[in-house]
Order: sequence, then C-alpha cells, then structure tokens
Amino acid sequence: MAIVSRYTVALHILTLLGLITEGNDTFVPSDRIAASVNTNPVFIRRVLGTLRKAGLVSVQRGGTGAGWRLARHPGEITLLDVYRAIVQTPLFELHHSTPNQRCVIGRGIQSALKDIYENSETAMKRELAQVTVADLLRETVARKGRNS
Amino acid sequence: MAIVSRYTVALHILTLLGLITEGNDTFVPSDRIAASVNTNPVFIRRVLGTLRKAGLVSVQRGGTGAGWRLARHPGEITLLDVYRAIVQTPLFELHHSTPNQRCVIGRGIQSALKDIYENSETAMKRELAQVTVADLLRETVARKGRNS
DNA sequence: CCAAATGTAACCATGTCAGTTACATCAGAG
DNA sequence: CTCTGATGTAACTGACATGGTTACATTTGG
Repeated sequence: MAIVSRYTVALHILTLLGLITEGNDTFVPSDRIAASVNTNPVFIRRVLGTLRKAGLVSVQRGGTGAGWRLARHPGEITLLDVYRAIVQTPLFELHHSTPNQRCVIGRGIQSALKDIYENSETAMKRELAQVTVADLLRETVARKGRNS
Repeated sequence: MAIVSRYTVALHILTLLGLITEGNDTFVPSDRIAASVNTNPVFIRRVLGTLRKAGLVSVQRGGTGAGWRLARHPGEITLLDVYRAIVQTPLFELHHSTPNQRCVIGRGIQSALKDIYENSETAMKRELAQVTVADLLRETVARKGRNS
C-alpha cells in the first residue's frame, strides 16, 4: 500500500500553521484547519495530538483564542521530522509468517532483504530531510492555482 | 502503511526460482514454492501471475513437471523491475478529498507535494534498481542461518 | 458562569490483504 | 484416451487499518 494520507494531512496542517502563526502569537482552532484540509476536526485533532507528542506543535486549551501553533520555526522542521512523527512502521514489510527454515532461501532471505530495504528507506528519508516546512510553504504559495 | 509483504514474497519466489531453475530447464510447482515461503499455493500463484504478466517468469501448464521458472537470467532482473510489477500505487498518498481551493494552502499544496513525493519515491527506486535477483540470491545463500 | 475549544472514546463504513475452499482447465505420461 | 498433476481463477472469509462521525467530559479565558 501507500504511505497514509495522514502524512499529507500533517504536512498540510504544519504549512497552514506556518502561514498563520509565524511571527505572531495566535493559535488556530482545529475547525479552521479542518476547513482548509476539507475533512473533519476530530481527525485533525488526532493528527495534531501526534505532532504535539513529537514536539512540532503546541496547543492552547480553553476559552476563546484556543488552538494550535508551530512549536518551532518552519525552517527548523524537516519533512523527515514529520515522517518520523506520523509513520512508525518500516517502509517494507517482511513475510507475515516466517519462511521455511529448512530451505536455503527461507533461511537467509530475510536477513538479506533487511539490508536492502533499509538502504532503500534511508534513501527516501534523505530526500525528505532536505525539505523544511518553510520550503513547502514557500512552494505552496508560489503555486496558487496551478495544477501540476 | 507499508509496502505490502506481497513484494517480499515476490522476491522470495524469484530468488528460489533462480536457485533451482537457473542452468537447467526444470519448472517448480507452486506447492513447492509455497512450502519455502510458508504460505498457501493460491497466494503464490496469484503473485506468479502478476510476475508472468511483467515477463519475469514463465509457466508450463499441464502434466507432470508443470510449474514455473525465471523468464530471464537472475542478473537481468532488478528489484525495481519486481517493484514495478507488484506495486502499482504511488508511494505517498495525497488528500482523500481535495483540499479547500479557497485557501492559499489548499490551492497550492498538492502541486508542491507532488514534486517532493516524486523525488523521494525516485530515490527509493534508485536503490532498488541497483540490486538484481542474482545479487539477492548470492547474499541469501551466504547468510544461511544468520539472524541479522 | 458562559463560551469556545481540546481530548478522547466509541462506533461505523470502507477497503486491503492474505488464507481457504472449490473447481474448471490444461497437457504430459502411460 | 484416460489418468494425473498441475495451473488459473472465482468466491468467501477474518483480520486489520483508515478515516468519518457522534458524543461528551474537560479545560480555561473572559
């Protein structure tokens, strides 16, 4: 399967918070974020909770003006930070049930694949590490309206 | 989520076929493959069917000695070939429902993410392209018994 | 105290994955 | 020509993940 759209939503959230809360001390409620992402506020709050545990956003509870803002500057959050917060599982799955250990292939393949899979996942993460939320925000506003 | 374990099974199959059918003209039945992978033959045949459509394996139907073998030499099948055969979906999912087009972020983020996601997926595939089934087979038999 | 939020549980619909059973089909061996 | 060992594929299932929805207790500024 693919990497969950929750990751895309997380990046959308952080980009939006970067746009609105950077340079001031405002907080954005989950309803408003949900309206931009076009989904429901509960899902947004679930993602925000995960991002908060990772130290990427901070929350203000209670009263008018409650909501969320970035906990760091957008230039100090890489897409890999967000990936690590949202995605816990390794990119490639091994066998569901361990292969037959009485077969040469069954005995050695998981170990061999582990290395290859790690290299491949690392290469993907290396790309994500080179982009920050600030970069994404800049690119996003630059493309207002374009389709590709 | 993660890349389906079906991909791991496909690599297991091809490695096993490389071991058994390279240098002779034998065919391996799905039952025997299933015994090595430790799963059921129907699942194996489903994966083999996909690999056959991609031109990676060939099948001999009917009679004794029916089964499967590699359609190319193991050194001429990269892990990226297998990936392309098995995985059709892009690595990263975008939003399930299109974001709010009246918001600056909602308007531009999909386009911005598309580029980043493509770069990242390409980096992963570049690693897979550097390994062949022959490499995997060599590594696998070299590690008989080791756990990591 | 009121109002506007968060935090979270509970439930649901949907979809994917892989396991299983079943059976029609194929083709070599005798 | 039949027997036999296999493929090809449909159909059903259980398990699980995902995200949508409702509901409500909790928090806190005004």
